[in-house]
Amino acid sequence: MRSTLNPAQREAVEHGEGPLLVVAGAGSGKTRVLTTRIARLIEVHAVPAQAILAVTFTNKAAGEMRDRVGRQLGREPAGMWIGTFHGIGARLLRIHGAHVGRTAEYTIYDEDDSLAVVKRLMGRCRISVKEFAPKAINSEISSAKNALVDPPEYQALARTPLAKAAAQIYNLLEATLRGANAVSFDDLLALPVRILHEQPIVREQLQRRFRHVLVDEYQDTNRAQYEFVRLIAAAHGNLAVVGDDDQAIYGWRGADIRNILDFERDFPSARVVRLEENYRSTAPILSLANDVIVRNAARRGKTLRPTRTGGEPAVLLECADDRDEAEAIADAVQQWRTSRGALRDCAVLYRTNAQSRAMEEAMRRAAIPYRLVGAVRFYDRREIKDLVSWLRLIANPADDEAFRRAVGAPKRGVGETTLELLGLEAREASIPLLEQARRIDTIGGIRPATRTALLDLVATVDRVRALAVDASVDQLLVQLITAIGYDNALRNEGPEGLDRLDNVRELVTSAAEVIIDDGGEVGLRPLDHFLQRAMLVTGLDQLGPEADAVTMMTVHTAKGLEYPMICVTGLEDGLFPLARAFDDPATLEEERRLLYVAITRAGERLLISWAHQRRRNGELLPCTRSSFLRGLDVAHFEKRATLKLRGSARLASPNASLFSSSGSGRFTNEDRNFKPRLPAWSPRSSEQVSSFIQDEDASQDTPSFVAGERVRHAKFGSGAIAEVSGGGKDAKVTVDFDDESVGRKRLVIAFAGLRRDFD
DNA sequence: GAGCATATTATTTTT
DNA sequence: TAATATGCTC
Repeated sequence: MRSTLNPAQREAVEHGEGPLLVVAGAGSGKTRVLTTRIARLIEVHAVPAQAILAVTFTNKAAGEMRDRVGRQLGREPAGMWIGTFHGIGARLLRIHGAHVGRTAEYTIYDEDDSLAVVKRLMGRCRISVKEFAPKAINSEISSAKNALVDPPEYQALARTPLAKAAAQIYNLLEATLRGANAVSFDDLLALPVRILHEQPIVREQLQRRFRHVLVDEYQDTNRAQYEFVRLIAAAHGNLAVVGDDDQAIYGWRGADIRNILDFERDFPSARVVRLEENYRSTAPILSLANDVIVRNAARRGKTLRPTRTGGEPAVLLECADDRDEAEAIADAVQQWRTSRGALRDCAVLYRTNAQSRAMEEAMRRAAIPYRLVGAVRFYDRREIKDLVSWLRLIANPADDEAFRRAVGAPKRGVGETTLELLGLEAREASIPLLEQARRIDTIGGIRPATRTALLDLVATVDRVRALAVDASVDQLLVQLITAIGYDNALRNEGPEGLDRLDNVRELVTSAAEVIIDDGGEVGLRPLDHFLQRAMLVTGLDQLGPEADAVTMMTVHTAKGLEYPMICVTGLEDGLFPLARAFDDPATLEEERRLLYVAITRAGERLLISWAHQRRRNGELLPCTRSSFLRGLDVAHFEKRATLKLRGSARLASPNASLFSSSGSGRFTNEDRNFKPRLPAWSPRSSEQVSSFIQDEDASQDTPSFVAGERVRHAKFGSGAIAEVSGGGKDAKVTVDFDDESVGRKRLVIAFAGLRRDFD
């Protein structure tokens, strides 16, 4: 890492008070600018750490930033608030939730919970789920919240039948959430903004406290996030935002690219600094990226300048079908491994998660360890959701969605009919389901066994809740699991149940490692901290650098990351860009930015692939090359075709390396003198498949930490690995931390967020 | 009330 | 294709 800043970086770092916009191109060192700026504020300008509020897009980015600031400072920036908008919103709600009818013990409804409520409310309003998809209604409401439109206003604006239906549900949903002392995901942004708007005392208090606000990925902020930042920074104007309009890829989630395009209009005294020097990618890769993005109209306009010299051209790979594509990429990765080294330096990116399957199979066949990011979160597994629901109910007895799930985990003879009855009575009495269950005897027509089961549940919640005041979450979990017999229920499910039991063990272990966050403004129970984290972690946050494995993820997930070798797959019209983007130029530009993001992740080697046929929705569809690849300067890439597409080895020798610069197998004049025959898709012979089958555990998340290695933990600091145990998702390490007050700790790799310590 | 078989229908991206 | 929804049986 360079030790000095370039002039533009220095300008951004040394800018004193007042609004600052850093337009930071991909790979231009923006994280460095942010962390150095924070460290400098603290060190040079004597700004107390607790006066700093820094917002990032992911928890992972937040953790890294805190780490780096700490390293530059030589100490923890104690009291500094750093996190995602959602995380920070959640924290503010713990403190100030009373203004919107929530207590400090409120729980967070995930997407499934919200959807379930919407469905139930639709039933109650006699709105047909056939006519309006609950998902559509839910997403209407979600958009409204992100745009800070409240139910009355939404109702007034509703024109379409869908919007009118949604308006009705929106209104009821708010009451339901409040009654459950719960908030939806979007509320984590919308409610804090409402409080800031309506409560001058709170607003002024926060303005006084956070004298410097810094925002990363500003181009992806939506209305609520914009307003949040604006309200806090309004008093002093010490707002530093960093972003890149060319990397705005969250329009579908309500992000408004105008936030960054109009920054100077919103903050007329703003200083604007542009970082256009790229330290990540070689010149050919950067040129290709520029070729792509220059075709967009809605942009500030900038051209990244390479600082790296040399570099090989990118490869544009033409494949027969998705399977062929996956195998070719596995080959390319293999080749990288033999010629250059680490698998952890490679990433495969795709537009949609559905594409991961073919890639996984190919990697498995080629015995290449891989790591899939984002597809299935740990907390989304059935057994984990079951137990988390119990914990939610224990934390917040009004959490009706948690009650509904807990009541069937494990099965205890309480079904739809009973719940229906219970729900009806509870609504009548305006009490939570759990309270209604406590008074089950006031309801007739329920079987004795069901009564007992419900009262049993209530007793368990009461008992564990009493412990929750000061017990650690793992203790609570152990108590709970025994009380409800969850372990035995899983054991009775057979082999799959035993796997699930392993996950439960992992949950318990990870619960033992909950660290109470700093700040200390609210005396929260460990349980509340644990649940908040559980609801807000993403797949990306669980990604550690542990394994020497190829990383596979969507382009969205890859935002902010970099890899020496990147494969971007599925460059076909209808997939990348997605079909629906063709209707709307703005959406199409967003898709193009997405490709730009993908390309600019690459440091040294870039492979872009497309296939003539692809299985989608169970159907084999013919595909054509993405229009995004049209008009690119041929000097910046080379065209290749897979063996399968070439059929016989007529055009190139079979052993021609994908990346050899000898030019064999290179096509300069595509499509004209090259007419691929479309080979019928043929499955591999079964013997070929079976010979590649490998241990499943070895395929994902294989820890490559070894004893003796130095690692870094966000809270415990640096240490040395004493022992590695377990495999796959259960892999654990024992670490001797340098800090003697911390000492030896056993950590689950998937949760610990360990980083290799390079210092 | 729960489990199983069949039918249906959807796929964009994520805090 | 695969996940989910519905309907049917015990």
